Amino acid sequence: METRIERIKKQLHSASYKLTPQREATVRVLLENEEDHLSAEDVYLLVKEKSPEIGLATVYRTLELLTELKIVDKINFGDGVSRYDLRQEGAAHFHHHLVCIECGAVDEIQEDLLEDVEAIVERRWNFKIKDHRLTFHGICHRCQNKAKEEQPAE
Amino acid sequence: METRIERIKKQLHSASYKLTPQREATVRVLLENEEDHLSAEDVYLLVKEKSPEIGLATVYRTLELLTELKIVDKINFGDGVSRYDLRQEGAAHFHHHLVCIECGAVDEIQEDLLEDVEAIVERRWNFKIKDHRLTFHGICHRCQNKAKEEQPAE
DNA sequence: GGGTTATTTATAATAATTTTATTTTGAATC
DNA sequence: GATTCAAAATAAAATTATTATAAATAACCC
Repeated sequence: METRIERIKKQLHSASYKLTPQREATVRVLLENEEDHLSAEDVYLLVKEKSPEIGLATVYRTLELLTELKIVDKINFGDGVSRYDLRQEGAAHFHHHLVCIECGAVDEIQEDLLEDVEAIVERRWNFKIKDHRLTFHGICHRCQNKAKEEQPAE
Repeated sequence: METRIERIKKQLHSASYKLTPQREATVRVLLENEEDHLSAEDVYLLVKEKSPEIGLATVYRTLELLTELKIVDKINFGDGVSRYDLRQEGAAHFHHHLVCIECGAVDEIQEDLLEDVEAIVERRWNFKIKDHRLTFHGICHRCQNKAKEEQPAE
């Protein structure tokens, strides 16, 4: 945890930004909630618990900055709010998501899986891929089990 | 064109909605601009040319309805506006997009390409896939050529 | 420690979308 | 054809997410 903060501090410095207390508090919230896909508002509320004097605009600016430095990824599942996700250290590409249309849960896929598809796209469409977004919408394993329990005979 | 309108009319009817003149005008705009990825505002302005009395809220409601019936797909490339795309007739899945980070152009990929990946995800994560969103961000063939022309020696 | 500059704060502004209250429309029935 | 009733459209206001602005503050270099 501390070492990751240190590394992020270095990343900021090498782009001549500072790790201010507000930025550090924001990064800590992201680290502590790495599993979740927090909206700016979510982050704001969590940061406020520890640092009540922070402003919402600061959180937005910090998230934007972190996005620019590729420390976090900004995603959008189509519900009108942007969500922010810490990028795995050293990950070349953005990870994928499984969005459950029953319960709304968002799970992550860290594996790339797209190497072959990207090779085809680069060749056939002559498109130089820099990043990707892949989201599957469907029914998660939890909701499938729930359905089975309710109708065991099916 | 007319047959597609007829079919959409039937789809609406089978969900007990009507193809009102406003809805028809909206659908026509979508059909006439199938290549593009129009925002609600774009659609509104185009519909207004032919039916100046239509309201923006009606366009929003119609697009929402068409999305619900899977006649159009709502997408979001992360720029704050939702865009609406007619789904290919008979297409089981949503098509993919190539977004150019240089010029902003959005090209489409109609091929599925994801069969193998989806099989892996369904098996390994036990996730029942209903739909997907795949977008590549990178540099389109046009911008690559432009760059080459400007620096022929590289 | 003082000065410069980046950063934060609070507030206002903007942009996209949704809601509400009211009116219009149109099909179905009399 | 007039009447009725529900669905749909309108206009305007409200809401939500996000960004811009200007004044205040804080960090860091010398």
